[in-house]
Amino acid sequence: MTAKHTTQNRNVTLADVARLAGVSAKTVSRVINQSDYVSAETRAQIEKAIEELGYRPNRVARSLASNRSYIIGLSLPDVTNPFFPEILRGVQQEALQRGYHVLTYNTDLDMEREKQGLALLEEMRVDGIIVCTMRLPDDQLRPLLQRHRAVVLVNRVLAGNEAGIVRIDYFKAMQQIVQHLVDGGRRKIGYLDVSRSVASYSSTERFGGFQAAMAANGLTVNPDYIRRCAATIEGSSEAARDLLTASPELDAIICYNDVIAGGTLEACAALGVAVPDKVAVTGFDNIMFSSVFKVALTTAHVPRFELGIRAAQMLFNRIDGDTTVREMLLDTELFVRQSTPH
Amino acid sequence: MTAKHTTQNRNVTLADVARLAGVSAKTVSRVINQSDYVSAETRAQIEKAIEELGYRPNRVARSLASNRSYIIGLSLPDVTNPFFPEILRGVQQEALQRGYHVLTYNTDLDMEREKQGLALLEEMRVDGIIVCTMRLPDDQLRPLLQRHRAVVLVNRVLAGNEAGIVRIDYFKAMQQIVQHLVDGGRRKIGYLDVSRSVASYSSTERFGGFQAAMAANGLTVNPDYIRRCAATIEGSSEAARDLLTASPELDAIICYNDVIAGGTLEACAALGVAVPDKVAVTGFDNIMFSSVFKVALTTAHVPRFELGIRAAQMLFNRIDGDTTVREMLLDTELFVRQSTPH
DNA sequence: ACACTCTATGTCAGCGCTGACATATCAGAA
DNA sequence: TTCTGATATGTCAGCGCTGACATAGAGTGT
Repeated sequence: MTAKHTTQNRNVTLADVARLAGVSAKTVSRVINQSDYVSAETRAQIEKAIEELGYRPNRVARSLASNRSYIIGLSLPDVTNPFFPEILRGVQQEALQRGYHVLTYNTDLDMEREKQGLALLEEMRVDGIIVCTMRLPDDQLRPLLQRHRAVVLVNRVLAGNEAGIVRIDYFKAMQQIVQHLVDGGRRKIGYLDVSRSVASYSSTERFGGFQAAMAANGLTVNPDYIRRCAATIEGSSEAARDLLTASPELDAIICYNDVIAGGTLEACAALGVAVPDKVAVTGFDNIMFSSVFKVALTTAHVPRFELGIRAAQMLFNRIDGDTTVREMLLDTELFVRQSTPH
Repeated sequence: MTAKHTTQNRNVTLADVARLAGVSAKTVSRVINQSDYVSAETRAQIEKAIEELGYRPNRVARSLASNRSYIIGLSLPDVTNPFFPEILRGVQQEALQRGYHVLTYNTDLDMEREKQGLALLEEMRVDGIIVCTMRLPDDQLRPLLQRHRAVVLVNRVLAGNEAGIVRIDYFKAMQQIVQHLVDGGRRKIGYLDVSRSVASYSSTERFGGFQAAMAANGLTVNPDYIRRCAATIEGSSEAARDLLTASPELDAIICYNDVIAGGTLEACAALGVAVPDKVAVTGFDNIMFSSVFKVALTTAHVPRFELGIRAAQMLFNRIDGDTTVREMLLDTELFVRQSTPH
């Protein structure tokens, strides 16, 4: 018969278990940590007592005493953006395999919240953090990171070796997109960028790749062909409408990401602009829905799940004191669908 | 000149601050907790010391000593599903306003992980949890919840008052959808459900509403018109293809959610089935992308952000010992777009 | 028989903080 | 003047656990 542990087992402690099992607290500790030698009988005894009392170790106390939490923090800018949840899944898979748990903090694209999040994670004394944070400038980010035991940055560069870095080669990916469009005969290429208060790695790299590839093909980047908008369907739809109305001669629009491309496709549909016959549209990221947009979207697939796994691996190395690997660069893959000529 | 706190301030403690400020540790504690009386001078003194040493309170110790963490846990089944991140945002907004932080645990639709998550949150002694958990059966869920100080369940019912409940009236929403289709002249209505190992609140309510509305309109639910699939674009696309091939006479397909509707629209496009002329398609949830699907989707808008806010409010009431409100029911709104006749 | 190692368990301080309680000063009320 | 209550600060145990260290029996090799 299992004991009935209804309400009042909140305060069952190691000592209670020890008392019931007739051993010292330390021995119980050994059992729950599976460290050190414990005889089979004693272990059984203790496990019985744990079960009977409905005991659950107190991580808070454990963490305080041992200075180890076996929890890593993950700071995400915007869970609402389908880009990030996949990263979380990768991180989590790797973490669970190593006996760690992942706690996620959502900063909602707010600089203050980013700071708060890093501070909270520090105050919680997590063993390490993975940060996907674009807003905070270097000089504000660095001191916050230094206070952590181990840090990995995702898609962001930072001089020095305080943090490991895992990033995607956005520059090359965007070059590929441009090349694909040029190969398809497009010349008047617009660019729908994300609005940015602070330049982020993603936006600068992607735009940089665009510029470089245009130049390499002898094409000029017409400032009139460039617009910025919020990374939402509504925002991008409006911006695309604007752009297409102002410059009806455009034969391609490159979008910063798939969400913006979604809005752009919607604008094209509303204006009766044929995609890709009149205007080609490209996205970036390859989110789950990009294949079921109005027109199936050509986009750069970003290996987000793997990104998460790599980031976690790097973090665990750093937690274990191995900081030899500073940086890791992952490649994208161009997914050609119906929104571009091929 | 601000002090340079580079590497070794990890171990700055209350006592260090107290020493530097020439006061007792308790007084410093009073300052950082903003509780009790502290004279303006002393406070200034202490704040200076805190700044100088780069002190940051240790939540772990705080939590252990006070038995309060000012952190609430949020258990989500699948952050990858655009349904959930919005809930998180609502919860977080409410929590931050009250000086709490939110830590998210993703269970990846896995029962074991759900248990692990609830256990972790318990071991961390969070002040309360909000659970969006469908897999765990009542008898397994209940004992896990009882161990928590305060619990709110989202879109799940559970007898008793151990947990507050915030849910959406899915039943009614689905009735509205059916009625809308029937009013539009559709009679041969299929249903693409999510596969379910265990019946969840969402799937039973939605399907129940479907059945009820069909009956109310004197229509029979043809078992051949019902399919189940994974809630992914690929899975639903395949299932829809199957369904449409097997039963070409269908004039409407109701989908469990927007993701499945996305796959269905894709299948229709691939098979050359006109939407909505030949077949009407409906979704559920109104995720961000449902308006830019192949055909703009008619769907039931679920107020997810508000759901998060309400759940958090209820949780804080319960944390404060007020469990009078047991349940809260929110309504949806039908968004009619191009995928149905109107 | 002796030294040594492996196994098994216990003792105790202390991680960094706060709660309960004590103490002290000072302004205004009685 | 004495009492009262608000203000301001300190003392100290202890939250639940683990790390460092101690202890002791049993097996092993010589």
